Amino acid sequence: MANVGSDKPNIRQVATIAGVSHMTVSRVLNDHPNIKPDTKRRVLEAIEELDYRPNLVARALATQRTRRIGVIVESAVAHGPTSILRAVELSARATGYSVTPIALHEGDPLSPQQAVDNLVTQGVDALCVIAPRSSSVAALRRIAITVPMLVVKADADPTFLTVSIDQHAGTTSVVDHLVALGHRDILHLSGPLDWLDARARERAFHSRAKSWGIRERPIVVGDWSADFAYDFAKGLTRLPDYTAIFAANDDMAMGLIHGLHDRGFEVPRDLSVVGFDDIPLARHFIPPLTTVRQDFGALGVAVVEMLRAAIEGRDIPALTRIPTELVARGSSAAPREVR
Amino acid sequence: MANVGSDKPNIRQVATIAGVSHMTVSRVLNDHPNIKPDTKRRVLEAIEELDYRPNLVARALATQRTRRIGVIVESAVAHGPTSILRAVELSARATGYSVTPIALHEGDPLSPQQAVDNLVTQGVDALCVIAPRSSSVAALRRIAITVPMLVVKADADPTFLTVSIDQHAGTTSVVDHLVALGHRDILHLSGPLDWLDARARERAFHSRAKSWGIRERPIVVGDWSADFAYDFAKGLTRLPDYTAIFAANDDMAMGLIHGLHDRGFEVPRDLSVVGFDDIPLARHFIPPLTTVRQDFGALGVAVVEMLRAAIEGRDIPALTRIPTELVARGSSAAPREVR
DNA sequence: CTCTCTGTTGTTCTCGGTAACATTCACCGA
DNA sequence: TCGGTGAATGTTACCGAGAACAACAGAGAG
Repeated sequence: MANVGSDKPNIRQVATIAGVSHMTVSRVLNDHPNIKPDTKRRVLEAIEELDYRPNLVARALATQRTRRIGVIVESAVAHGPTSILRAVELSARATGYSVTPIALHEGDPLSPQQAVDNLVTQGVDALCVIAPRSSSVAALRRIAITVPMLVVKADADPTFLTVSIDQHAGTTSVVDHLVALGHRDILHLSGPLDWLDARARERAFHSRAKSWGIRERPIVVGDWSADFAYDFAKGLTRLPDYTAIFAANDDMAMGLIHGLHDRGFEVPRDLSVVGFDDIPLARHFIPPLTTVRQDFGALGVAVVEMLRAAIEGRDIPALTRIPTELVARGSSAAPREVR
Repeated sequence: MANVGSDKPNIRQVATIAGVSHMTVSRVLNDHPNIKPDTKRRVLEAIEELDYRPNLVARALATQRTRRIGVIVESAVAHGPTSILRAVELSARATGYSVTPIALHEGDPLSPQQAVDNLVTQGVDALCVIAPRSSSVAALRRIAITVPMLVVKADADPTFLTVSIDQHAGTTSVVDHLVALGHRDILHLSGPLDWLDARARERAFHSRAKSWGIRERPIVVGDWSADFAYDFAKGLTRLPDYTAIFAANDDMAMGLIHGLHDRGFEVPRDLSVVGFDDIPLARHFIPPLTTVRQDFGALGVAVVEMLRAAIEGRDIPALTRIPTELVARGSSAAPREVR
């Protein structure tokens, strides 16, 4: 703190005070071996005296490493992507990295390619794409990229590094839960099928439904929004054949419950509803929502770990699959009659 | 795209190809006047041919400007802060800046000072603090800072730049709305009073309640969470004196509605409930929630504008106050009896 | 006693831009 | 005709670090 008022000190000023060359200071900063303890002490004292901080921009230029990870978030409104971004930021910071996010909005002027470009030009060491659409992934697959790129998606991919939430297991647990309650006819209200997550949940739903031998019925494709789900439910003219609805996210589940309520149907008496995400409000829906919890924290850690391995040239860990957990609450119950 | 496979081109390679000095290329890149059109054309062709992008890290080192804004977000879970961060990122990007966020978590190892330190060391040109506690602001006030710092808070502040959501007007509109419906006894369920936003809403509530001459009653201090509000409502032993509750955010409003419901009270018949934030789900609560909408997009624009002015040494615009809008929905109605 | 070897430190160059100043040349008025 | 002026461009230094290589001392080996 002896330096108040003057310009930011640089490594050579530290060197002068410590009576060494700037390289010795650099070595101390980077924990090189073969520094005499006494020299190191003098350097550290000089650093202290000047309240010196290394200039990370200069270091980045010299090392060609910024220690920054670019994160592209599609659909940054939703709970999932937001939580993942936060988790990635947290775990990046814990390992000395920082994060530069770009949120792609609906009808954004920015294409995924431009977002990548933007971040690469800024010199990020690696890229992470959260909650992508398949069209984006296809676009990304085509662009030659000079930094490691990780996509958070359900399946492994030869083109990218991947970390995934186990959508399949999560969805399976939903179907199993409903079947165990006695449901034999379930409607799936999916997200837009261009979204990888929506597609993964839809596939897993069909596959599990089939293996239980329950009726195949067309899904309804939503848009992730509660509004859509509300309109759908409100538009029902009579109590449907199916006895349960599996919504691909909690927002739509909430819209469903609201729409069914306004239509005069009661959840779960007339119809069970299950969501996906376990947003903090899920347990305060009326009735509280049965849903699937995802461990975003673990996902953030896995993302950063994998990217660091790629950046630093270490062995890249195998595909990590983050587990999910079904949280059964009041919105699901036995069907009105067991057929 | 002629450059696939080789190393990234730099400004001198472009210069060689264009047959000029690297400074001429630099001038073209930065739109300097006094470049012969023909020269400019040749340079641009060379840039095209090599698919050259300026190295922003090197530029940052030379200019001492990173064109990055550090954003510190307290309580990154909530809808408001998250939306603000996104809005700031969007509007920063639109003007050639990027954003480095740091989310402070509950019981975070990182103090506000350390977060500032972290970002300043990374060389951000400016800092923005979102949704702070008063303790954080006090801490920030004490640290000498070398870059412009903006705090998103209700009141102007001599120490920082400020942009604010008009908490006062928002809260006033809530009280007026309830009074207009006939309510004369309103409970305020506030956020933790260490939070500036909570404090601002609480103050505005009291002030407006007083000016209407309605009964002064102690507030209940919550923690922003639906869980807390649920427990509070569930714990009511009988229908209270007050006829309406103004919750300081939508999450708590939702918890209230849920808790009242479980307690056997009906909203708005027995009690009106109003929130603050207008989260996307608010209109799908049962009943749909009366709440206050805030224009986060405008806030993001104002934040970036003000910070850019500060960074680039232009005149700093006056305190911007972002307007709010009451959205009346089904959770508020006339009280059970007008006393 | 000299020759490695190794631990320790210093010198110089580089990263890829921009700033500051220098140079060249054409054109203009005295 | 000559000096001044300004447009157009070049040369060199610099931002603040790290890499590569050089230098030098003392220890142990032959």
